[in-house]
Amino acid sequence: MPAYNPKLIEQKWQRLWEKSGLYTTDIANATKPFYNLMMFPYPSGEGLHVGHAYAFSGADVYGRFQKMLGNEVFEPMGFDAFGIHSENYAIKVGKHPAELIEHTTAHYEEQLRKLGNMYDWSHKLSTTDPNYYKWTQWLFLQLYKHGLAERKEADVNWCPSCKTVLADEQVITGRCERCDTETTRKKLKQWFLKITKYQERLLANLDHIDWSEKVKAAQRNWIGKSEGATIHFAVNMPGAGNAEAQKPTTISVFTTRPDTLFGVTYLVLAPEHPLAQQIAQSNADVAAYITKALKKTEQQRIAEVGAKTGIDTGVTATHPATNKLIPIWVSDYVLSGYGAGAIMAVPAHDERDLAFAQTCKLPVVEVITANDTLVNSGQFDGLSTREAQKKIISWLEQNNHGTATTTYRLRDWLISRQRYWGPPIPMIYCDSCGEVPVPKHELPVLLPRLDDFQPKGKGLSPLATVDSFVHVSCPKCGADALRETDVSDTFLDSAWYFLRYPSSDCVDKAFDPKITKRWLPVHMYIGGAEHSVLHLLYSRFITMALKDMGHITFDEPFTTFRAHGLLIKDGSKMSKSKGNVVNPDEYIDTIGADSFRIYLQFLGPFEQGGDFRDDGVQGAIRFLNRLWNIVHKTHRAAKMKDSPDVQAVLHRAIKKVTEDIGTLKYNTAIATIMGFVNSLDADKGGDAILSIDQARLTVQLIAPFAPHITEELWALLHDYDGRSWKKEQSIFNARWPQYNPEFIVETTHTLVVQINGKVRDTIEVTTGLSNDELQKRAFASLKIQTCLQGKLTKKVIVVQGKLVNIVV
RNA sequence: GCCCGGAUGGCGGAAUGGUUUACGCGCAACACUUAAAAUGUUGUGCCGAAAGGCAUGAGGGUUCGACUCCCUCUCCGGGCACCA
Repeated sequence: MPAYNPKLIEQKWQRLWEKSGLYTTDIANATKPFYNLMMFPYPSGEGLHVGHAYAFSGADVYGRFQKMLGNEVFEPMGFDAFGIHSENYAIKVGKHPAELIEHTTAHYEEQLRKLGNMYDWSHKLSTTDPNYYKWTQWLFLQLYKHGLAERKEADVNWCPSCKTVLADEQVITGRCERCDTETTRKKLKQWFLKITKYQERLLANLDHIDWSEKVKAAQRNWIGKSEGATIHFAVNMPGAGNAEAQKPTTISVFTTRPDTLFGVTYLVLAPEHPLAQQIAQSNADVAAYITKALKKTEQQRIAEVGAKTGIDTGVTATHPATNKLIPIWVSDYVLSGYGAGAIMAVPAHDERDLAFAQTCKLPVVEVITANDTLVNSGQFDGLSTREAQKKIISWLEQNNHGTATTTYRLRDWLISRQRYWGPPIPMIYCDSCGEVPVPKHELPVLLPRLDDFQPKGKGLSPLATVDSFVHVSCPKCGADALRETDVSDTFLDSAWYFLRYPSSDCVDKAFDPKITKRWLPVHMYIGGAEHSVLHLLYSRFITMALKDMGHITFDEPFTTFRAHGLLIKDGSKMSKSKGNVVNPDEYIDTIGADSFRIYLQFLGPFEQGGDFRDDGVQGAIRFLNRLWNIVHKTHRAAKMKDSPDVQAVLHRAIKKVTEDIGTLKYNTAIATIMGFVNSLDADKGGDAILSIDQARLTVQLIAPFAPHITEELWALLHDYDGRSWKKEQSIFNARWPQYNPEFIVETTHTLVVQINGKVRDTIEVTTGLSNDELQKRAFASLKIQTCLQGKLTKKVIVVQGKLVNIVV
């Protein structure tokens, strides 16, 4: 028997698979298409790490399983190679990103190939390829044409280190997602994609898509729907004689608790609020406060939680229900970007309002709700909170004091980046024609090769320094015009890539309608939960927009999405900054991809992740060696008749493994096969060894996890010749094992006998005995009789096939 | 503060309300070996000499019976966060 040599076998089969085109999908004609997608990586200079290997091989297990079930599986791979991450790395190592990308993607591809995943490399794509980003630009223009892209001046997040603006989703508690630098606010004219137009649909669809629950929760959270009311308060502006001030003025506030209306003690305006600004013109103290507040960074504001500052404007408003005068304050604990930028403060029911009232020594109003019943609320006393909310809203509406209102936390997606490494936004500005889209036939707007590509700061992309790029003639009137010099966010590149893979050869369209109809939406998508509110939300938005524009017929891109877990090492998540990243290459080189894949997927449930420990890989190696030996022994013995003792265990394993792979419980699937293989080892008398057919079934069960060794053993069990091997002979083209229900019927089982719920004895009984018979057997047990001595039996519980519980 | 996960042997982890600890790692003994590695066999929750008792983060509850269901709490991981 040859010794198991993973390196040799893996090279052999990777070569034969490629030569035979086993994983090349018939995109145009597939009748049972299954699109198995995993999030494409951005190729960092450090190369693929163990986290990638874990996620990708886990996704590949699922793809191979689907293929073995008879589906035509399309499993593509590509590179998200545009973006700040790639550009920052290029700056760090002092190379041009274009050159670097060539090198890093080649390295990634090599590493990915060694893992043995069933990628169809003929559909590889890179977001940096002009043939790709031409269509990213086209997508932007489509959005523009349909009013979903808009250039507007706004207060935006600015990262001083990356020298670019960022989307809200890319700012994590006031810091840049990429470099952790504190972000600042900047007023700039930028391009936004109107994702907020889709907020209700993005939220509603979550109820019927099959996605990991935690990702759906994160998206709901991020969209942040709040139902409540807008309430108008009449303002009593001082300064008679001033024509401006004598106009009736109102402040509108948003609240989710209209039932606390009678607890309002004061109003607070955000420093940015127009009325605050207006008051500041005649009140120097207010002006000073606002100036100071607006200078604060996000971080400073967050640091001040609890120690709130503010200023009384001296102006009052009239309470719509009680007609009492209430003071108006300005404070930066009220955010301008949410709701109405002004609030009604109810210290009795809101911690923040209470903190502010205490700091600023405002009189606090008594309780409004006691035991879910309204008090001190005039005509609304005695109502429950829920009833009161409804009744107060209708009262407000009848008296023109307010309306029912729904607000969302979601903001529009800012996609302009003042950086180099991205697709130029295809717009031209002309003095007489205004914003002019680049005509489709002029796409792509090529990213010029710049030797000095470093960000310049000051809110302009490095492209602004290239005269030949900037100066163009207007496509409409021919006059001198200027190009947009910002590039688009890398998340726009990845918001539609799943549409491109099957159509990657398509030259005249972003995606071919026929192909798209056949292959999309994606059947299974696997990736990290860290993209919950970035990539995964953006992709859903773009898909909805494309549907509404008539380009596709579905509005959700991924039918099923599963978030894989994280690998933990030395107690924390693997990351570059923690210095606990493991390179998969050394493992694959020493123990082989198959052992490594088995080890990774055996660590824990795929959706939970696991603890990566070096010493654990031994188990996987031993297991595959055992399998190798048993199959070779079987092949030599060439037994054609199935061993009956093995049949029941084998078929139970088939049932369990099939269920477990389908639900991504890879760890228990592997454990089941290990248990089966161990049971064979135990009786090595020779007689009990598997038949050829049984060995084939065994090998098939492991194939999704360890593709190379199983392909080799499959060929051995069929006496295929490596030189004339054809893809039709592959184990992955063979039908997945079916269990025979007759074989797994149990003839005997263990009957557990309990007294007061505690196990006192176990008895082997034939299956199917009557309750009376089971009870009789239980009482016949010597152990039970001993335990029961002198005790009165009160009750006996019999559970068929399981136990007898005697209550005394 | 809010929202999602978790908490089970020395460790990673298994368990349709019914034998807690599958499978793996580690460890121990034995076999093979001149020896080691590798491999194989057996054992391995804790206390106890044994009979037996006690164990699934803590405390209650439902139940003949709870890791599993309900309530209260603690701790750990992740996400959101002055969002009114």
